[in-house]
Amino acid sequence: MKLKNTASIRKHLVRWYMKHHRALPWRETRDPYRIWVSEVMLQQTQVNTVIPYYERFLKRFPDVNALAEADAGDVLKLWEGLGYYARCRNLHKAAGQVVAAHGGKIPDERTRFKKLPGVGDYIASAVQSIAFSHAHAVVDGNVKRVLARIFRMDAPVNQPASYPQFRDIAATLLDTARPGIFNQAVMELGALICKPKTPDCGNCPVSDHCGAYAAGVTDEYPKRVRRKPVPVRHMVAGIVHKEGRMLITQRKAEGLLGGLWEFPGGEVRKGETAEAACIREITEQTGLSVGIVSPLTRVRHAYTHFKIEMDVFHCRYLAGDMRLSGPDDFRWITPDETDDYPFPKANHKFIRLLTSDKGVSG
DNA sequence: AAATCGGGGAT
DNA sequence: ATCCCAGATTT
Repeated sequence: MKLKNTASIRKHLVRWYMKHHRALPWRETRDPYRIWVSEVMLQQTQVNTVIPYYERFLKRFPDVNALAEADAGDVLKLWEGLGYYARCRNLHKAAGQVVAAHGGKIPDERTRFKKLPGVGDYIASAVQSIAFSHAHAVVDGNVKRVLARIFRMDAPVNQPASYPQFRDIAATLLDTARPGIFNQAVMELGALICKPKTPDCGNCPVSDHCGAYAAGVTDEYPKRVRRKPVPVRHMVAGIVHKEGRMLITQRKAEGLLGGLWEFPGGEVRKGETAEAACIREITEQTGLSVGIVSPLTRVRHAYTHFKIEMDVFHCRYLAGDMRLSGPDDFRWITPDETDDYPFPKANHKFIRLLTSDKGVSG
């Protein structure tokens, strides 16, 4: 790999970072545990979204031992709303492994650290470079965009086949004398200057070395392949009332929204009414006989690969004993107890309507 | 290689 | 609406 002006690019990036970087909570420490938690939370999640979660999480679980000893449900409740809940499950599991297999000390060697669940190429390099000053280059969305513009790379940033190219160029460009600062500098440039749309090239410390800028084609980089439109699914959920309480079920630990609690329901089949689907799904999953009382609302929500339109009904328990099929667990709760369980955002969109005076008795 | 996995911010 | 985000894991 032969790149031009690498020394000058490094120097200008680091100098710019020293002067212009944002003060962020995880930049006030070299504690590998805190760096690690921040990187997990920041995965596919913007800085401003993470900050309050990060502060709460570190206050509650200040070190890896505290996290390892914590109840998985308590950890998930702190993660509620942040999304990608497998990150939470993996981080908790990994903390247990650090305590059990590494004496509570986070491995300061990339290969061993990367064996932990949820630690991939990016997080391994980020933690090892920022916390331990080990010379590993990170490749995230910011890095790919910055490199694509500087070097006019035509490899689509959202194709796995492009990854080795970005990885190798990032490794070549890395400032091995201060890898943590350099990695953060490239990412910070991507976040503040080399933005996806309308990059602020007038304030860019490396515009003199940018191939896309020189050619006046920054808006053509990075290259990207379009992904297909997402389908819309028609879903239902039921608030099953019984003796002043409501039924919630816990989703299976794996898969979409794993481990979260929800008001039971499912997908409406072709040719089926929402009401019939609501009764059918609840009966299938719980064995209970229920009836529709009244419609509550319709909520819309977008996931990465599909959207949902969900009809929500007040239902009444009619008969039967609980025989769970699908969910991992269930509870009969009062309206104020919804605060004690982590729910998906789609549920929160109607939970706020469940004040104690709007329910039905029976 | 493609699909899965959330939710919010920016445009 | 669409893209994007300090990606990892499974299929």
